[in-house]
Amino acid sequence: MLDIFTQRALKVIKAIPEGRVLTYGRTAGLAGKPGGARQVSRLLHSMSRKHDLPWHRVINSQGRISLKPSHGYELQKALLEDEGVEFSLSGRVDLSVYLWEPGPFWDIDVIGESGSS
DNA sequence: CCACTGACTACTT
DNA sequence: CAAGTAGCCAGTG
Repeated sequence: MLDIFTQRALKVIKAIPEGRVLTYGRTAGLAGKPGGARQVSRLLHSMSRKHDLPWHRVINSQGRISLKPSHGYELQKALLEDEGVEFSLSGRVDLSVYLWEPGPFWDIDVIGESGSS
């Protein structure tokens, strides 16, 4: 049984469309925990593999990739560019263009747990 | 329980 | 825009 925060975060991350990105903080907020950006990063670390998450679509509030060069940075950048996301010369993404925001009809419905006993 | 660490953020220089 | 500082939350030893 996962925490509500985790479930919602996973759902939000999975819902990010191609060619769009979300910041850690925004994701945490949508999941119900403003300021829980670090927890989101932790989730990507531990759940991305298992839950097949589009972890590369999550970047920091500066529109930058938080990973260190030759340590994931290159991969994430490549994956995003492959989806049509453009990077500035300073290696940043224009959040005013690529930041994804769930519409007002986006319902953070975590009912997926109804089958637990 | 305390101390340390981290794929974070916001503010100030 | 880069660098330093403080606040933040949760996992780990």
